[in-house]
Amino acid sequence: MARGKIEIKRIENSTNRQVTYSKRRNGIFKKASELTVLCDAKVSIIMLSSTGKLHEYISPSTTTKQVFDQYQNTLGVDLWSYHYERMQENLKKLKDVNKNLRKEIRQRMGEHLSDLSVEELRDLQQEMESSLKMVRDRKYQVINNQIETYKKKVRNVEQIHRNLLHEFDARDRDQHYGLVDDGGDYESVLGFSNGSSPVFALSLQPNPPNDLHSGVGSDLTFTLLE
Amino acid sequence: MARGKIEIKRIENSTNRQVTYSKRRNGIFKKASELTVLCDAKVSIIMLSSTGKLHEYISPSTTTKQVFDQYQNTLGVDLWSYHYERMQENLKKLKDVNKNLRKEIRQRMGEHLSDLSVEELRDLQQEMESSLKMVRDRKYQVINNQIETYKKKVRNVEQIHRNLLHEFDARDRDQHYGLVDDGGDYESVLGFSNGSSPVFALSLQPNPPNDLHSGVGSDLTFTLLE
DNA sequence: AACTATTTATAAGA
DNA sequence: TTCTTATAAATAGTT
Repeated sequence: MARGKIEIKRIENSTNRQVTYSKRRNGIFKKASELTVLCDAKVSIIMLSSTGKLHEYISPSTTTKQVFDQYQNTLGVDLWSYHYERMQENLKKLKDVNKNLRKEIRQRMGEHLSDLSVEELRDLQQEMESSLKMVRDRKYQVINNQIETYKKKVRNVEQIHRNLLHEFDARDRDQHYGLVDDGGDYESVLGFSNGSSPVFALSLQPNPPNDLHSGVGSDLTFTLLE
Repeated sequence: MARGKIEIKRIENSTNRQVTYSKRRNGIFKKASELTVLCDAKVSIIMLSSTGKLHEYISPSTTTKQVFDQYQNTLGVDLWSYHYERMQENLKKLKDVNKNLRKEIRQRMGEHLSDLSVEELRDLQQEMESSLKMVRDRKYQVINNQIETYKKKVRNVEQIHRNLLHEFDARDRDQHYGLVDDGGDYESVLGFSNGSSPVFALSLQPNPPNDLHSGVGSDLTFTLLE
């Protein structure tokens, strides 16, 4: 448009293209700002250059989001309906799954049985009996594991106790020769962190110390005390 | 920019403003299309006039949505984050709920029991026993209902049978006086839609007709035949 | 980035 | 709205 007319087609020289892009971009933005003022309009321009750069013009009285919301309202389109619909579908599927899970669990909790036939009830009952057996078996397995662990600990303590009695007898005999100790060694042999427990109270206590008993329920206690 | 310079400020005359808007809008759109071709760029222009009308330019090689997605990616903003985030939250909640439901249901099916303590196993077992009892009770209730219904039907058929025998005897006596019937009345009295069943085969059949037996499982059959 | 010859856009009028 | 046209503004090619 100066120093010679140009054809409107892609400028092959990259540098020229860049320069022209920059000049004309400014020209358009200037025109847009003039239009904004002269005509009390709102203009949003987004430009993406061939080099991937982004330039934007937006009228001072508004924001890009506002213009875009207006655009969507006016044209009655929702440009994010793709995202939106996919998420909606996802939600619906999850809700269905949720509903079915709730139904199944309710039936397994003995509710909502009224629409089940005798065959379905019989199948459900059999499944639940087999599941119940698994739970019961697992419970006994856990209990047995804990009993075994406990027995080992008891045997261990009994062994320590015998050793102590043995040592005590030995010291008792030594005492006749004038040897006396402050008792600190007893605790270290037992390995108790609670140094205040009298060593020989162990065999007299009706209940084992707490740390040996943790994780075992009251129904187990009776078994353990036999 | 012709016939006199103008000041860049709002055009107070409404008609002039409209005309100028129209002219300059076309000018800008033309410039935009030239830029698109010359510089291989992508341009999106949205204009909102003071009268609320919307005009749009978009480079032929793209769409408004594409430009806008690019805009959001480049600037790192998400202008629909409001919708989006609310849906994301919703999805997450549902997924969590589903996860918990699945876990619970698996435990009730005798799986994934390894991280339950003895107390939890005991509670689960008790719950399942009570639920199982409800299922069992419900099953027997349904069975009993069906037995009652069946017994009523049987009593009904027996009554009809007795009536027929009675009537038959009466007719048998009548026959000595020359009265004969084609037997069609028997079927209508019984109310069977299947007219091919011989009326007197009823009391001899080991199994009841199918329509009286539907919905009752094989474990019920034995009870019914007692 | 600045210059400027020339093209293009457009304000005002019809 | 569109056409016309004098003139302002934009800008292609050059420095």
